[in-house]
Amino acid sequence: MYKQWLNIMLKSPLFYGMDERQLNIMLECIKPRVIKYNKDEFIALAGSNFIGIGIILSGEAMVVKENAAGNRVIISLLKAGELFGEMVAFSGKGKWPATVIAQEPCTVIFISPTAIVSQCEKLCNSHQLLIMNLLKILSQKALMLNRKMEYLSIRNIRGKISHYLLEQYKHNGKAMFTLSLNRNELADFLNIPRPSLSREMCRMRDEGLIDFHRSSIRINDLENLKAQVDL
Amino acid sequence: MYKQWLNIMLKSPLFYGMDERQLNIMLECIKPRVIKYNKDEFIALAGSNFIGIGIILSGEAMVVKENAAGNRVIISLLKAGELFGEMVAFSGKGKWPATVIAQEPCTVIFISPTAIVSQCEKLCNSHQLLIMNLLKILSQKALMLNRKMEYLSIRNIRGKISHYLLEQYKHNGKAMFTLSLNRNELADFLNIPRPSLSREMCRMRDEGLIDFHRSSIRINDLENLKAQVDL
DNA sequence: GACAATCGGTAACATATGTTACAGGGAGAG
DNA sequence: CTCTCCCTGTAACATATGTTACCGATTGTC
Repeated sequence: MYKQWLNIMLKSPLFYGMDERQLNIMLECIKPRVIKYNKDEFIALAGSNFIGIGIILSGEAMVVKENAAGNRVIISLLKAGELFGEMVAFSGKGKWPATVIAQEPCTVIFISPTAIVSQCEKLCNSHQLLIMNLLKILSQKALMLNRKMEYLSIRNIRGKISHYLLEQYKHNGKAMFTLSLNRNELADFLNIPRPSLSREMCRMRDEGLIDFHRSSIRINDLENLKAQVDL
Repeated sequence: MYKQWLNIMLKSPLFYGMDERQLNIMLECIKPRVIKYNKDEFIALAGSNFIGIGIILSGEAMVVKENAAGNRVIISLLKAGELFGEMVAFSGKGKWPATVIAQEPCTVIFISPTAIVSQCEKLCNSHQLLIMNLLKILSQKALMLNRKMEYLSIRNIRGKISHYLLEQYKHNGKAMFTLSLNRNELADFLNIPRPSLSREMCRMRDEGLIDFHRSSIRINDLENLKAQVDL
């Protein structure tokens, strides 16, 4: 039943570090459900009962959420091997927080949270690995959200730019480096309009803080640049 | 050794659902370290080696973080019973992401992450509960961050207010309800200055969207209010 | 009741930011 | 080369928001 999907599952971070044999034993132990969906079918419906952490085995699905205004907003796209529902699984809420819709025919495997934490009778030690992986996935998600928050909670544009450049500087270790995002992408990431980004960067150049041409950047006045970040 | 702290630990969400006896067995099993600190001592230093999830047993501590500019920013205050380091414990990073400083003499217990996931020999079933609790804590943290992000990524003040009111409305089910935050707190939560909040709320009242007096609110024009949220 | 402390509303002003439209310059295609 | 297209920078303008300061209302305390 699970055989044909083993390779895809092994690529999921949930089963990271396992080999085929271990995964097989594991699956025998927790007996997850595999369900097929047609295009445009609901894989999960926001507000309805949560049935387990999902992994897309084949096909592609879209995660959408209704905001307070009732508009559907696309949260992300899920491809084969990707995970959903991991945040809500252990939160104590029993409902899906968002809707997942099949973009094409999909196969999805659902793993019930209780199966993950309960001692399996055979005491497979992959079980322990599974829990470790899950903890790691959740931790990293939280840390990632934390980093995004840092940018969003800086109120002024100059602060955001400075924060970003300093982070890149730390990462590269040199005063001169190349941005991996173009202006459009950077503006999106910082959640500001592109012309505002350009304008502010030029002002910063005029003031001697930085120098740039296209995507190559040099930090001229490190100390002053740091002073621009002020939450 | 742990006896005098049992009551405080039982209040921690990490040990939620356990009784004194269970906790005791648990502690014998994972043997956490208890360390005392003087006022102003570092309990954890950002960048240094992570030693375990911490619980404040007595005293009060401050979590601070250096932002890109090198300024120290207060993240939160920790009181007795509260937890820190739970996000980084299983993330794969081995370093503290922030600094924790004792504000007064403190006692802290550190629980090593490996002790949590490893099968204890005595197979205590509180162990399973501990893991469940940890998963719950991390999930809720991620969901909370997610919710905050929703607010922060709305660009205009009116959108933030509308989003918040609609969320409260959903929660209460009635068009008229009471806010649990005062203006100052609400402004902080939405990351805007208080006078700007007041001003915008009054404009919304003038336009007939809402009515309010102090902390009691009535939604007059639900449809229009929804139209105000636009990400 | 008198007082202080806190909270919320208001106004006036400065300024940062959003918006729109356009122009120059590099890069790739033919 | 020459012609596009796309990425940037630039400008002008409207407007949302930040800032500061003050005032009245409410609440709690003595």
